[in-house]
Amino acid sequence: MKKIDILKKLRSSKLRPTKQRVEIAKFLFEREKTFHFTVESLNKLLLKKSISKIALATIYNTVHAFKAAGHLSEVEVRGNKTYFDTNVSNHHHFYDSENSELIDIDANEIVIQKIPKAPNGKKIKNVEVFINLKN
Amino acid sequence: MKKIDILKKLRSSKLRPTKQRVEIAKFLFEREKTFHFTVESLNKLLLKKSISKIALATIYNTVHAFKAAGHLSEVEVRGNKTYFDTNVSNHHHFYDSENSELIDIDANEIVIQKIPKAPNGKKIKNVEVFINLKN
DNA sequence: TTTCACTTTAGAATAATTATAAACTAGATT
DNA sequence: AATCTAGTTTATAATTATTCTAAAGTGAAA
Ligand SMILES: [Mn+2]
Ligand SMILES: [Mn+2]
Ligand SMILES: [Zn+2]
Ligand SMILES: [Zn+2]
Repeated sequence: MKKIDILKKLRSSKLRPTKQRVEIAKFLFEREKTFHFTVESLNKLLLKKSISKIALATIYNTVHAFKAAGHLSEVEVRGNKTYFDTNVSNHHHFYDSENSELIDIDANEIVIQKIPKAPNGKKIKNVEVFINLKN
Repeated sequence: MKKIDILKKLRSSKLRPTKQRVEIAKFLFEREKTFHFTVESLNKLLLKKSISKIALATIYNTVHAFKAAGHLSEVEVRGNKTYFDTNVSNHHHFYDSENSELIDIDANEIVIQKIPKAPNGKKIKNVEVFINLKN
């Protein structure tokens, strides 16, 4: 992913490309594979990688703006912290509770044969499958 | 469910049947249908229903003991609060984000045809399906 | 009854997140 | 280029959910 794409992500998230936001965006989006993280883990990784330390509030704000713009998704994981995901396509997860690790499962790797119909006036928005792992 | 069963649940959770715990247990387990709740919602409902007010710490402790004993399960729901479930069998959920409501789906109402194999040395513990609803 | 380990409880402590408001800055305007 | 201003960053406070603490209370065994 090129710098121009980082700027696009920022602009489409209604964020001016400041030093901090570009650093966060590059860290999140300039990678091959999906990245699952919490604000805490992201903060720690940014501290190691970055020259300047970025305030937690800035990380929260930026991550939430990316989420609102659809550049990040939120994943439900057991525990009290909020997990984010750079993979915003419809997909599923393995969850390894030993080390609280999420692993992507491509949507076409799971086929559901039978599914109940939505209650009363409701419709199905999407289906998420979690495969919990053990050793 | 009879009173004797309530006492069994308490004893098997290594809890003495005190006034508070019996009240909580009866409220949770003497019902026909699954009950999904947070500690906060349970507390509010107990305040309405009960004569005496039970300390939050007691509710937390009791709910956690029931969970540890396998009489309650925890459900992952978007948001920061922890959701509990009186249905401890293997089952799935509709999630209606409009009103943060969970609806049970019996395990045999969902059939998965294709599923990826677990990574490296891991095994599949269980599979949870969430069907998110919209209007 | 007396005893004592177990309980309850109010309040303090912790952890994640959000709000605040003062200092700072990107980028538009002159 | 200097000025202006809306948007931004930051430290810190506030909030929320949960857990801890330690003092006062209680069930039931002896
Ligand atoms: Mn969670
Ligand atoms: Mn949750
Ligand atoms: Zn993912
Ligand atoms: Zn359920």
